[in-house]
Amino acid sequence: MSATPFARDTPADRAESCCPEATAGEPCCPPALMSAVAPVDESAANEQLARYARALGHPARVAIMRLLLRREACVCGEIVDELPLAQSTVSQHLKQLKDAGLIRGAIDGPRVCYCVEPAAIEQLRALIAAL
Amino acid sequence: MSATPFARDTPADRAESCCPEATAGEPCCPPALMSAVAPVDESAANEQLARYARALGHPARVAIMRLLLRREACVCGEIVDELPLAQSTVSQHLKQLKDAGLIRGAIDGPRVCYCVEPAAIEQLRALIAAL
DNA sequence: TATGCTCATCGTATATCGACGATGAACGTT
DNA sequence: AACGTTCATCGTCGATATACGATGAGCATA
Repeated sequence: MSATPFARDTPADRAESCCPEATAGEPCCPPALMSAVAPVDESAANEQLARYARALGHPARVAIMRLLLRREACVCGEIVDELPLAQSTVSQHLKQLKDAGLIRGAIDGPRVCYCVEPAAIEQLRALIAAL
Repeated sequence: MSATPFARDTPADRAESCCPEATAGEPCCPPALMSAVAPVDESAANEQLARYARALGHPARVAIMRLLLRREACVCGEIVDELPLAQSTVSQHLKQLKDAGLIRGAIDGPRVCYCVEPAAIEQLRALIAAL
């Protein structure tokens, strides 16, 4: 019970304006505060790559990543509209992507905007390339 | 019962000499007979990428892929020796990699030599790059 | 304050994964 | 023919994934 139930997100990560359709040329999310540290030994690299790969191991999550990377969708509701899945299911997929560090969520009023974590994508590409 | 139980592999894919340590500069496996067709629409691409990613979604399978790509191991027994897992477990991981199309197995007498499917790796890199 | 919208979590059911030991098929050798 | 080696599959167990509806928290607005 230490974890507060029904908390929509950690109260720290908030954003006053996230992904307004008008500013569709600039990055939606702030510069990313140091994430996706490069693994040192091979075992750590294996686990990191496996973590990313596992997060991408479902077509719906790949589709979500595509939507976010193209910035065709950002708010959770938009993603739900694009996928033939229930809202709760999409929310769980988003949680898995977030847990893997591939995306980040920012609360914007009643909505939640999701953005890709550019450093994570970069690291994923590097891990695949270095295979 | 249509599927024959206890068949070690399809009797078609055999190799008279696979990965002898002497020829450690040439490719172990034949030219690969047309595999990893590029997906046409995005949905197919999502499923293909998810299939590859799911196969890489476990550290042991990433480690196996590394061993095979570096050609530090090829025969199943060698892979088992390199990993802290039981032989049956490694065999299942190999099966998953094979089902995903990332590797290929060639029977060499009592042993089985596994090799990466270069086209699949190429396609995986392309799918990740095109994300 | 009261209402509606948005989204995370709960609870549930089914399916798959991950691990192991045990078993047996295929092959080479004795 | 008999034996030993190598490896895939079976059977099992606990853990995790996937999907959904239901519920409620957080926020904006009426």
